Amino acid sequence: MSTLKDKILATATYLFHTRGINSTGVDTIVAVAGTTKMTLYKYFASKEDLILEVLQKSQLDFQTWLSDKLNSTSKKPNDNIQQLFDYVEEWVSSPAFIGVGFIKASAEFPNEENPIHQLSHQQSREFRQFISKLAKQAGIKDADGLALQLSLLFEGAMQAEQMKRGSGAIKYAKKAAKILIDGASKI
Amino acid sequence: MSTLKDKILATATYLFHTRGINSTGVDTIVAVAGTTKMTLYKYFASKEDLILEVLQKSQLDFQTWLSDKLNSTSKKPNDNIQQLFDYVEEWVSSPAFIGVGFIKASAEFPNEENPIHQLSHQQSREFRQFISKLAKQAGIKDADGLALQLSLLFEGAMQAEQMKRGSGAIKYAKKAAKILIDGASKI
DNA sequence: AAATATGTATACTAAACTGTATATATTACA
DNA sequence: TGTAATATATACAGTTTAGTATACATATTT
Repeated sequence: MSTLKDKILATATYLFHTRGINSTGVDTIVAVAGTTKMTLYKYFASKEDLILEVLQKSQLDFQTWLSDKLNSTSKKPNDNIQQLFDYVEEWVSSPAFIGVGFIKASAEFPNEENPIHQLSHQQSREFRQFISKLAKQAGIKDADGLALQLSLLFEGAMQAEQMKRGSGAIKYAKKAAKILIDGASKI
Repeated sequence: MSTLKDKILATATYLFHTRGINSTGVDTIVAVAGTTKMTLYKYFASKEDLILEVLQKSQLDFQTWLSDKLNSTSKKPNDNIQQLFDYVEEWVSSPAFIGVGFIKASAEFPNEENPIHQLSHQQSREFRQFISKLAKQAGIKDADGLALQLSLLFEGAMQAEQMKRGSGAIKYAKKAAKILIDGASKI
């Protein structure tokens, strides 16, 4: 519908990642988006609301892109878990990559009662469950255990990449993932 | 010397971790520490200065504790790399654990030109080099590669633990670390 | 006892923050 | 053309922020 709401969402996403969430005021967001506060508050009830929508959209976009990638490769579904980090690398290496929302948000809102923290936590769990599903499809016995290990590698690599763009951490995460997957497959 | 400076540092460390750095004002810090702003600004030139000192002290405390632990076990130094995650688990499981400073700080200050971000990045590099040293002592050929992988596991596990206390992520990181170390030892 | 260092109390400035009120302009549709 | 929805412009309220100025109290040391 309104392209203005999307513009605000995209601008907020970018600014939150490059300057931090708490360090980005709504005045800055509307100025960069080329609109006014009145319009922003017509689409979002509060700044917290805007943050929550930014997080939701970011994760949905990534998950959709990733699922499409995995489904498009028409090979046996067993390979999906092996290809996971290949696609993560592709995503991280693209110029559009600016970080993982739920990792940053959980750091800025550490209080476990905070809605933003809770959404971040939920997204982190959902991504782990997604990996677990891939592991189960590949016939891995301890799918949940492997998924947790791989999610640690993922979050660690994202953390490293956010600290320094082009760190190359994802390449080592990929190698480590292969070793862990092969190890879990032999049980 | 001054116990007041230490009190301010300890209070700021706690509040930064539990409420976030940007969300914690100097007024709150001095109120909780039981002193006044005039005193805080006698010991720290600015809030940024205070943040930098908090980060430095936190990392120094951890590294000192970890080195002492590793040195106290008088076995062959080859075992140190194997024991690393045992001690990390011990550290994370202690009630005093509130998170890893440089992980949180780098998320709150994403700009690579920011002094706080730069210090965080440096501390992350130093810890990775510390792991690499342990790997070299154990005679591992690709010590730097293994160190990077283990640091990803470490940061991922800390991230998970910060998101939810008692997540148990460190146990899976430990298992994954063992697999990766064994794999790297056979080359 | 006098001088010095250290901490407290409190008020202040100047800026930034979220969110709102009000009036005006623009666009779409009937 | 007239009506309704949407966006803008601008000013404002009320709070919080980092940092400073000033005056006073306390304690240690010479």
